[in-house]
Amino acid sequence: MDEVFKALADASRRALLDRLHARNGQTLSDLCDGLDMTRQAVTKHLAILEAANLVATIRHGREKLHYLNPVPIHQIGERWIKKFERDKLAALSDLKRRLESRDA
Amino acid sequence: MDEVFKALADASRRALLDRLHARNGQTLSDLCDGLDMTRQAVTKHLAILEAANLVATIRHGREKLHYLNPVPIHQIGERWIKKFERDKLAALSDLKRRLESRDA
DNA sequence: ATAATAGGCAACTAAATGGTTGCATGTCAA
DNA sequence: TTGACATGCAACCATTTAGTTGCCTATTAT
Repeated sequence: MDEVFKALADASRRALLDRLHARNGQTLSDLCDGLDMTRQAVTKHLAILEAANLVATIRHGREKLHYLNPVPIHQIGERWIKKFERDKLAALSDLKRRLESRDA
Repeated sequence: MDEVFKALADASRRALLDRLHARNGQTLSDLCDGLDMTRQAVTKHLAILEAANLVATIRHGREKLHYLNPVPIHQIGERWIKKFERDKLAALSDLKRRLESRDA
């Protein structure tokens, strides 16, 4: 879980996930295209995403195809976001009340 | 959004959010209690959480009370997680198919 | 066969990060 | 009013991170 959060913390990596979301199964060169980064930098980012299990790859000849794995993102939604969602309204009204009683 | 992701990337900060989720409105000293970190380290983490708008604070005499703001977490769920949720099943079966055709 | 293409590896750098220590300030209680 | 308590500020340090450059290897197409 920690690896996933860390992987998602970087905007370039989130952008890569977005690209894969738009078109799955891209090669490294595909993913580099138009980015203001060297191929090696992209490789590193993809390695981090792969280590976090957010991306799976298969070699196809000299090409490496990258596929999005949505499961870890889903898990973050399930185990983390929803927890804070549950009593969101309660927390918010509480927060509001406290902030307003600042001058009381 | 980037600040929120960065803030959530650290396990200590997520733990602080968990603590506030368990009991809202804690002081700095409260939050330090039992943690294996100096008070100053906790202060820094809280500052980052506050900058990301995940925590709101009010001074109450010499105490500083910390309140959880669930909105940014909710927004991540809305604008980010759900996007990948939508075609999760499609992506997964696609991924599975591709991985299996590895030897084809 | 050979040149071009796709990717991998390793060393290095600069900046960000997470943490520390030491001291200062503001507020409350005896 | 003075000591204790809650927090703030700043300098410093080690490690991690994001990125680079340079070179090497494997596969494909001519």
